[in-house]
Amino acid sequence: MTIKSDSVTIREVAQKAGVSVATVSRYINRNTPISKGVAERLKLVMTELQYVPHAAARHLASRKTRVVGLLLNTLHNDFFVPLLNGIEAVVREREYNLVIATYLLGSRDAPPPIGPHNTDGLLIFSDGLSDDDLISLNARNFPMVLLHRTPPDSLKIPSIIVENKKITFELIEHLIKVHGRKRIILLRGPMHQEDSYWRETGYRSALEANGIPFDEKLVLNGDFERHAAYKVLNEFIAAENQVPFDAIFTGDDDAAIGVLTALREQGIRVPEDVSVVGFDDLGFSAFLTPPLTTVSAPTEAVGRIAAEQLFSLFDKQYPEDNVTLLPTELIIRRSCGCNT
Amino acid sequence: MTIKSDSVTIREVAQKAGVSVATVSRYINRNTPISKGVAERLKLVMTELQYVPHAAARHLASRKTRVVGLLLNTLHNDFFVPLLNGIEAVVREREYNLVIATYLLGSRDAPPPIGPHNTDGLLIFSDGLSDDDLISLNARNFPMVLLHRTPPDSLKIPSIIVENKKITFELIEHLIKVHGRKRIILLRGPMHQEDSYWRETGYRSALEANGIPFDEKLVLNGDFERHAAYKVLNEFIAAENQVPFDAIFTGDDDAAIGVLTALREQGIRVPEDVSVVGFDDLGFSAFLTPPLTTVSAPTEAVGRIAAEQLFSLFDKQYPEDNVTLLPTELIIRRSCGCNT
DNA sequence: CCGGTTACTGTAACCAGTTACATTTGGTTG
DNA sequence: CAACCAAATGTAACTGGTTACAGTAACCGG
Repeated sequence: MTIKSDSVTIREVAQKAGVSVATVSRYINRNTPISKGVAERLKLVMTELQYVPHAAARHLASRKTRVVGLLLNTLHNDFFVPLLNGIEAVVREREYNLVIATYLLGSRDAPPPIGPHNTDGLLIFSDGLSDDDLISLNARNFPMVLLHRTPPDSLKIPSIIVENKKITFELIEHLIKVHGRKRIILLRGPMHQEDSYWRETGYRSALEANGIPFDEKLVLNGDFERHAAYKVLNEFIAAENQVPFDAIFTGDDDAAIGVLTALREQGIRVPEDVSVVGFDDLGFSAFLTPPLTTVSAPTEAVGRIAAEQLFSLFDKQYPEDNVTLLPTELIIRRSCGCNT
Repeated sequence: MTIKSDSVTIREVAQKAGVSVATVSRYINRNTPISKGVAERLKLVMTELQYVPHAAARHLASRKTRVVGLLLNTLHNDFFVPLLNGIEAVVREREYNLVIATYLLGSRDAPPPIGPHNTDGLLIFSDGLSDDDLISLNARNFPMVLLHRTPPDSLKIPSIIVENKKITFELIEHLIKVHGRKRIILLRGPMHQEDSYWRETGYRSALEANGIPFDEKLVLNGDFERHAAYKVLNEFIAAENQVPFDAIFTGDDDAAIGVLTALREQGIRVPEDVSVVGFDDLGFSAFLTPPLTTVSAPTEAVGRIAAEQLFSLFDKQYPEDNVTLLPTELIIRRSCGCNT
């Protein structure tokens, strides 16, 4: 067994091994040389007593929590599986713990559930923290890394993002040039989310480059989430007396599921009647009906690199580049109309 | 701003407000009446100083961490999204924090990353903890709830499971009776995993009930995971000179993705040549190519109920039923051969 | 007007570690 | 062999809260 009995303290270990608590502490933390004999004795005593250091006491005394926090808006999206995997692998390797919290802008009465008081650093995938929050945390040298978000001007917070605009441009242009689509719905992601913003920008510039006027009516809020996408598309279709679109950029692959559901229920064929394209290339996307044309994003790498950069900050090593931009790639499958 | 400045302690708050630290503590914890004037003054001072209690100090003194731990083997599975959602919703509502850790049986040198030393209770979705570990923790009255796993004999650890055997029986019998399948591959889940065990049991009894001999050669290790499933099925097909099966029960829906990939690459048609059925009914399963016949499992409810029961344990309220069995339901789609 | 509550507040011990500083020991050097 | 140094270890202050216990003031019924 490896699980401590509640009451075993460092003092009991010290007494039983015939050394001082300081020596035990040093042995645990391996930060000062310990004579070999003592080390062996301690090892024995500790397993015998099933001693496990009390985390809170260590945190209090050392001023380090050995915990990294991941702040999210929501985790209603399969997108988070690869992200979490990337983060968790690094955190575990460092023998840290990972706390996950969701936090929404607007619940300003309560302080964020994670922060300097209970973590050593934060991975922030959330627009829940305002720029002011970031500035304040940054001013106190609190280590943070932003995911899918760039820091406010002048702040040197490392940031991991993926290429959105250019690839979305290509994606939309593919719909226009290859499939002759002209009435392309955009399912926008969450407000103030940067991926959402740049994808919209890419969408607009592709329309413009191809002489298609931008139509506000074709922009819906899909929220990067299957249920929201399903709902908003259904409502849109119900409000029109015919189907005034020939393609849908769903914003992300999770929303694509909602879109495909809605279209199927309406008897609208994909890709014959309507082309559908997504973003992220989640694990299932190649196997949707029809296989989804999308953009592959290195989500696991985003998680991994973000966590690694956070640990670099713990060691006071700052990354040379403030913003890490990871490449994305067009994945053509059938839902756009190709490969039929 | 809601984020504390590093150095602000309860003593500073107390001094500035002209009261003792005990009063401040009582105000924070709202466990003793405080006169109205003092309370208002404290509120003001605390926001002014941006005071946030130091978590470790509270934990140390109060012997409570306000953290629940979730122990997993891995999170390489979209299955964890609804599970996490269920758990996180409850944990947040209680204003606790959620720590996620992966832990594998076999890495016995190190103590588990989460346990009594840094959490108030554990949600265990893992065969990483041995029965001995459970017994030891239970002996110390450490609150735990098991997910998809029943407690060792005689232990009263609450446990949330889903119905596997009966529904798998129905699923396999559907393949046999409706689609005339006889050579049905079973992709087993992880060893010692209970879902895996009961699904196999249901599989075997369905074969037996229909007079089909059990063939060990048709049982592969898919590990409830798309990559493992992909690999093992490819190897199996490569090793045979023809395709000696007419159906595959993939074990779970995540593995089904790997299976569909492998079959497609081999040019084997689903469901014409081979029926494929899964388990869990994940969000994407209705939209695979072809739509996946599967079993819907209330995964989010599992997470929610488990978390709720854990909190009941904190209040020393034991659930009447040791084991909560949640119902599952057959979801017939196209991958088995129906609805074509 | 007095004893007994009730409501609120203060003092100080305590939680279980870490670490600055002091001390001991053994080895090395001139 | 004295002087010095490095390695290993001990002492005790310190981290920032909680809470048992004690104390005070206001109120209440008789």
